[in-house]
This record gives sequence, C-alpha cells and structure tokens, in this order.
Amino acid sequence: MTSPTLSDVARAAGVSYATADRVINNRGNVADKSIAKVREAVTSLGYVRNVAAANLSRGRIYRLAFLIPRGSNAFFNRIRQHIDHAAAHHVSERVTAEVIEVAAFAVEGLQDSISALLERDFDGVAIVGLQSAALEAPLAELRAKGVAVVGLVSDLPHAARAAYIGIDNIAAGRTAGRMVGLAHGGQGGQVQTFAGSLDARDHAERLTGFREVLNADFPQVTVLDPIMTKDDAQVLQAQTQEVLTQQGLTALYNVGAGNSGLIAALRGGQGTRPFCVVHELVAHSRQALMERQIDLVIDQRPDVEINRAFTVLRALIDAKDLPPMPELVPTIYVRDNLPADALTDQMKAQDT
Amino acid sequence: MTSPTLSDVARAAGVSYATADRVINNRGNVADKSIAKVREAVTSLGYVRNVAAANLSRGRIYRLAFLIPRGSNAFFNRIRQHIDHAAAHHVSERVTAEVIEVAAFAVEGLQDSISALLERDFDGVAIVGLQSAALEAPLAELRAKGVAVVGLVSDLPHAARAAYIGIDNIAAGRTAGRMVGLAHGGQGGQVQTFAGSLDARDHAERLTGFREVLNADFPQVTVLDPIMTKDDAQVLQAQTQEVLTQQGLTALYNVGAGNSGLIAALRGGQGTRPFCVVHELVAHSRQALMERQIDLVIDQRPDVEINRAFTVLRALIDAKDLPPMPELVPTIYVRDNLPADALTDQMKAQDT
DNA sequence: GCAAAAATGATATACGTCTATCAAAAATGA
DNA sequence: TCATTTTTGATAGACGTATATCATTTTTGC
Repeated sequence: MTSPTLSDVARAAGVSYATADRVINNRGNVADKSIAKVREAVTSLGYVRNVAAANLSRGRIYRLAFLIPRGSNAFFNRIRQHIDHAAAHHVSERVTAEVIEVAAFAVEGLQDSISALLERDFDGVAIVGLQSAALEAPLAELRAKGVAVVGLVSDLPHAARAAYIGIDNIAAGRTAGRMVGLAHGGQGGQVQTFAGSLDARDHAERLTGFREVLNADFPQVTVLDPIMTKDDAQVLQAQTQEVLTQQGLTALYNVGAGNSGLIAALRGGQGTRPFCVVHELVAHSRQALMERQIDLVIDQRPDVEINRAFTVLRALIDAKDLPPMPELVPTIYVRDNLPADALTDQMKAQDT
Repeated sequence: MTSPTLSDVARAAGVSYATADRVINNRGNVADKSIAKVREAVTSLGYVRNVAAANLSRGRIYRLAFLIPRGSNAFFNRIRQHIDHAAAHHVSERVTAEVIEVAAFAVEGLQDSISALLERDFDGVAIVGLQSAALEAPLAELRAKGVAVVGLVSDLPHAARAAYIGIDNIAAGRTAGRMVGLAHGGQGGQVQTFAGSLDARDHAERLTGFREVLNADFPQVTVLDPIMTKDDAQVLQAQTQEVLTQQGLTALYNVGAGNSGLIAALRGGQGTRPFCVVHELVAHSRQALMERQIDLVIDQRPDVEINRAFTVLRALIDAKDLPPMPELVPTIYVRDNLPADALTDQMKAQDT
C-alpha cells in the first residue's frame, strides 16, 4: 500500500542503498551491471522519488524573479497582482517570487536588468521580453549560471530561453478577425484598426492575423490601415471621436492598450455604434462590456499564464518533465461569460 | 535567508518546541497566554509550515477517486484521459487517482457507487453528479468519514459537496446566444435548437440562457423549440437533414452531445448553410470547425477542470485555503484559436 | 497551604532522501 | 602476483515536522 522507497529498490536489486543512490542521482562510478539491476528494480517496483523528502533533504528553495515592465498599464498591474497572489500561496512549498520592474519596452533597460540578475541568486526567471539580439549575451550568461529562463507574454530571442509562456498573437488577431467578420452577417463594411506601434511585435502580429482572416473569408469587409496611438488613452479618445463621424464604419479593432480612451469616446457617441473589439480584460474593458459600449474582449488570461510560469519554472529547475497544463489560447469574452474576478474588481481605479 | 522553522518560532516566543507544536496543531491544553505568544512569533517571523516536511512526517498520501459516467461519449473519454494524464504527473507528490465508472445518468447506479466508496479508503472524491435528494444520504456518510467531496462538470445537491467544479451552464447558453445574435448582423432569422433531454439540468440551463439573450437583445431572431435527440448521433443526423430543407433557417444550436450526426448532415448539405454552434471540443467538432462545417464550439475546458479538481481536493484534504486558480468560464472556440491538443488528436477514432 | 489539575519542557523516534566518509571488496593492468 | 584503480557497502547526520512519553513546574480550587 505504501509506495516503495529507495531502500526497497536497493534490496530488490540486490545492491546497497549507496549504490542505488549512485544510480538514481547518477553520481558515476557504478558498474553497468549494477545500473541495469537498479533500473530494473525501479520499474518493477514502480519506484518514484519522493519529491517532498528530496526537497526537504536538499533544503531546496525556489527563488523566482519576474521582470515586468514598469508603469501604470492596467494589464501589467494585473500581472503583478497575480504574481503576488500566486507567490503568497506558494510559500508553503518554499517558492519565493520577486517582481522586478524594468523600463517599459526599452532594450537597454531590459539588458541591464538581466545583467543585474547575475548578482542575485535566483533559480528561475520569467521575463516579459523583447526581440533583440542584444539580450542574447546576458541571457546566455544567466543560463550558464544554471538559472531557468522563460519568456512571458512577449517572447525573448528563441535560443535564449527554455520556454515561452504566452499566446500566439497571430492567432489572437485571427480570432478577432473571425469575430468581426461573423458580426457582419454577410454584409459589407469597414473596420478601423488601432495599434500602439508596429515596432511592438505583438501588435504587428495581431494586425496580420486580423487582416488574414478578413481578406480571405470576409472579402466584403474592408480593413482600414491602423491609426497609431502609442497606447495612449488620450490619443485613442481623440482619434475614436473623429473616426466615429465617418459614414459606413461598421467596426473598430484596437490591437493595443489605451482602451479607456476608446471607451470614453464610445460612451460619448450617439446612435448605433460600430462593432467593437479590444484586447485584455481589465476593469475598464470589463465595465464597457457590461455596459454594452464594446462587444468583445480578446484576453490572454494572465492568471493562467502566471500559474503556468510558476509551474514551468519549477519543473525546469527540478529538471523534470512538465505536468499537464491547460493550453494558452486567446480567450473570447462577451458580456455573458465574464469571470467573477476579484482581482479585476479591485482595479477599478487604475489606468489602462 | 532560510525560512524560520517551528523551533525558531518556539525560541522567539520563549516557549518550548512542544508548546509551539501544541499551538500550531491545536492539540489543546495550552494557556491562552502561550497561545498568544506563539501566534505573535509566527506572524513576526513569517513562519509557514513546511508542507513537504509535514507530509513526509505524516506519511501522507492522497487517494482520490473520480466517478465518471461509463460509455463511449467523447467528452467523458477526454475527461478520463485527462485524469490519467494528470495522475501520472502527481505520483511524485504521493497523489493517486482512480477512475470509477458509473452507469450514465442513473440516480440509482450513482447512489450505489457512492455507497461502495465507503468501503474503500479514499481521501477525496470528485463526482459527476446529478440533482437528486437520493444522493444526499450516502454523500453525508462519506463526508462524515472525512472524505472530501466535490461535484465535477455536473453538480451534486448543494449541501452534499464542498465545492462544484464546472461551468455555469446558463452562462454557457447565454454565450452561445450572444454569438448567434451577433452573427445575424442586425438581420432577422430563425434558430433551430437541439437538446438531449430537458431532464438533464445542463441542457435545460443552456437553453434558458440561450433564449434569454436572443429574446432580450436580438428580438428579430426567433428561437424555435428544441428537437429532442437523446444525444444520439443518428437522431441528430436525421433531424438535421430534415431541418436543413426549411426556408429561412439561419442558425443551429445543439446544447447536447451527438454532434457527429449533426456534422455528418451538414457535410452532406449543399449551398449556404446556417450558422452552427455546438458544445465541447472533441475530435469531431474540432475537425468540423477546421473544415468550416460549423462555426463555433463552446467548450468547458475539461483539462482545466481536472487540474482544478486535483488542486481543490488536495486543499480540502489538507484543510488549507485554496491557491489562486483560473476561473472556469465557457470558452469560445473558432477555427482560429484552437489549441494544439495532443489528447484531442489521439481521439480521432472515438464517438461523440 | 495543600492536593489535584493544568500546562510546560525535554527529549526521542520516524518519515525518505541527500550527501559525505571510510573501509572493504572486486576488477584491472603489467 | 601484486599494486593500482574502480566499485561497492555500511553508516551517520541533516532537512523540518509529527507524535508520543514522562518528568517537572505552574496554576487552580477549596
């Protein structure tokens, strides 16, 4: 009934505990014959290392760091809160997580922050990344030190991280495109798009996906070139107001942030409004969904992502294979399938 | 740097280890004054019980059972696979999970299966439930024995379980309604609905939610009364074929199972087809989405649910509060945001 | 102030693994 | 065959908690 211990394995294999241990933790200096005997005993007994005992013995603690862009962006506020929340529930497993803020979207700042990590003693790091070769060197150093590195939300250069935890932004854009297309019910129309900056890889990818679907499957719907907003709510508000006066506009799609401005403009508008799709469920967008100022929110489920970051980092640090995890998929919210998210509710006062 | 142990707490509180232990595990026979001192030391030091050490010491193992309807239903096959998969990754934490098959949707069979659990030594049980007072007595016995009980996918009588892990089916129906409404793009239409049986609470609820939204927000769309299918693919195929000949039909919505029949009928149809929404992403529905025979799948993410069942049961057994978990929300799939799910792919050959 | 009851302290063992050390045995090479 | 190297065995302490026992001290009630 009780699961076999390493002593049981040793006995079954006809070797000493020490030898079994040498095999299990491949410490070397073991005859092939002994290795085979132990391996056999392991499978026949179904031995599985007791991680609790192992970690206890090692005095293992997992020190994690999260590099998150500084600023009042509601989405990253949400990310930060989820990290703190998750960290609080991981102390009993000796996992600590520290949020380190970095200059937003600046390669140099990120580079410095990564180098600074070298001085600290972290076991795993999750980084909201950028695609820049300049990051490769410091990341390589980190990994050489044995630190597990994953990209979060926005990927790092491929070779420089062990995993990427985030959604496929082309898929996210395609999803938005599909929904906008469907909402036209076979009729024609014009979609105005908004983006923070096309230098941001995620923005560009979403736009690409969006266009792909509409061009291919809904050719009667025209996609207008994006208005650049720098993710600034004020810019968005002004531009939206202007755009709303146009004839024939049937939909709006903002691939970036700054939605509080877009929503404010919509709130001020009169008559029927275009079909509206934005990204990321935060206080503003949630409320706007409820109040019917917008129709759809495409969300990347930062709560799921953070959970996954913890799990993946732990698995990488333990060098074991990954447990089953829910897929990361762009999630579509309408006003009818909103989660009752306490964290989201707490953020009423915060900016987008 | 290293986290404080109970000995540290005792020292800080000026009591012996034994007394600190008496407080922590409330064994009684401790003066209020001592309790206060220990509590204070705990908070000031930030002491958190090392669960690994505790479980090791107790020799704790978590024996879980899942009561799942028997049969070749693709959705429950998927559930079963996720359970096995998750269980395999939990052995190192001394968690075992056993799937127990019960007669599908039969109160008596379920009742017997629950009673049978009493003979076994489980610590936690997840049950795909039914709403029947007949289940209350055996469940009460189980819980009296100290077994943690949760409802899974389909709820148990409220008082008889500690938690329900599943989606809100009214919300799921509302979501489907919203999407069907949107897809009409302001034009009128007729939706044919299908249900297995209105005795199944989830089917009835989905239909209710669906009607709510269309009646309130899309009055120009008519919802036709559901065709009863017993979740039988053959019935669905025949009925769908007939329905497709009707003039003016703009959408189909099946709240239940048996979608392989519906899809087969659609595949055989010619000309433009109605907008189609079904539930649960399985091999058939996934393929139909890809091949554009249907437009939308509302999914309850059984992978997330199973993960959550493990976590919740463990937390209940340990009598600790729940860690942060992603919300369970009806997920909308279109062909653009499908997960690359290995498990789903393995099930090509199975029935709906 | 004294007996009874309650509270506390001191201490030992166990859980399963990791890590290290030292001695003993076996294999290897010339 | 003997010296050297490789492999093996035996064993002990540590990790932090749970649990139990027994002796001692403090508190309580009368």
